Order: sequence, then C-alpha cells, then structure tokens
Amino acid sequence: MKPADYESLTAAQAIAYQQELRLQVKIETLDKPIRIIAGADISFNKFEETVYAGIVLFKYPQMEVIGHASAVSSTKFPYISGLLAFREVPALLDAWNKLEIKPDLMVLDGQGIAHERRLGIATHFGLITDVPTIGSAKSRLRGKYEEPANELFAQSRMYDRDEVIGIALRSKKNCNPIFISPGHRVSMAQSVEIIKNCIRGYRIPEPTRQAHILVNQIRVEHKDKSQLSIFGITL
DNA sequence: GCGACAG
DNA sequence: ATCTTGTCGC
Repeated sequence: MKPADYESLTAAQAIAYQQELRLQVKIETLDKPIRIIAGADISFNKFEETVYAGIVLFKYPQMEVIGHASAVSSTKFPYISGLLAFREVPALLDAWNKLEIKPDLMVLDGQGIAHERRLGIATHFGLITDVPTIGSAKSRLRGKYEEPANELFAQSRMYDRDEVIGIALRSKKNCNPIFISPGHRVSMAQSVEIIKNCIRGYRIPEPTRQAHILVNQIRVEHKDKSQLSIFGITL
C-alpha cells in the first residue's frame, strides 16, 4: 500500500492496515548520533482539500535552522480521530522527497505509539520512510496520566492498561503539558530527552514549532495569491 | 447507551 | 486544524 492510495481507503480498511503496520514498529534505543533533527507539520483551510506540508531541518543540539522543504497537496481523506496519518502522511511524504538532506530523526505534530493501535502519525511516517521519529502532541489521544507538577520538565507516564505509551511533559511553566511518545526506532527515554533538548522557551519544541510557522505562512501566501487572481491581478 | 475523540 | 480581540495571569 502506497500513501498515494490512502484516499481510496475506507475507515475500516485504514484500521486494518494499521493493524498490519503495527507488527513492524520498533521501539528501541537509537545508537546512531543525532546531528540533524527535523520537525514536520501540516496546515490547511477548513472545508478545503488542499493541504500544506512542511519540514524544517536543524543542526542538533544547537537547533540552528539549516534547511527546509514544503509541498502543496490535496486530500479527500477526512479527519478521523485515530486515522490522522491517512490524511496527512501523503503530503508530508511529498515534502520529505524534496529534502536535499535527510535528518537523523524527525519530530511530528501528533502521537507516536500513544495511540489505540500504537500507530500515531509519527509511528506511521517513521515506518514508511524508515526514519527514527518522535511524536509530540498538544493534546492527549490515548492514555491515563496524572497532571505533571507545575515546574519546567516535570513529567508523568501515560498508561494504556499496564503499558506505558507516552510521557506528559511540562515543557513550560504555567502551560499545559505536551504529550511525547516514541514513533519508530527510538526509545521512550530518548524521546523525552531529545524533546527536552529542543525546548527554547516555548511550550512547543522548536522542530514542530518552526514547521508550524513555515506551513502557516505558505498557506497564507497561497491564499493571497488565489485572492488576487479573483480580482484579475497578476504578478 | 454514553462519553471521548491527535490535527 | 482555522477563525479572531481582548484579556487575565505569571
């Protein structure tokens, strides 16, 4: 199954595919050094099928931006909780293929294994590109956890039954926690350490924060361009 | 049946 | 996710 064919899947088929992919997920220690890290995100206008995907590259752990790539794509797959990857991965893959340099690890906006079938978007993307990934979500999808103390980097485990599927991390004091989980080919402990190293005074870690800024401005520019054409203005 | 529900 | 001004708290 190719990401380009996700559009034709029904929700039931998508779930069945996740059950297949689940068997290939590797949550293990990454022993290769991380020199380049990337952040990825998607933006779109409500009610429209166009999606804007972007990936930003950073030197790690300095976190200096060293490059980026983006792609404008289209999808008919609706947003369904638990099936986010089928809507966003195809566009992200387009941006990924345009990348001059491939990162050693990528941070995605969403869950890794902190998912009902352990197949959040970060896990899904890592699996099909064979790149180590980490999921950094702004809200919880799955798992019970206790509120982390209101101190920088306070954390608490997220449980699904007896399994630890993620960590609720206070990335900034007086802000709600973010939810970290390994996506593919990295461990839980590494995932949290790496994300902590990516925090630069904001609640959202730099990789996804910068990727979000990138795709948002691309979307707005694209919107301005289509608005101008309505008025018959050409540039 | 009811509540929950990444982006 | 996106639409949006002010506003309350650290």
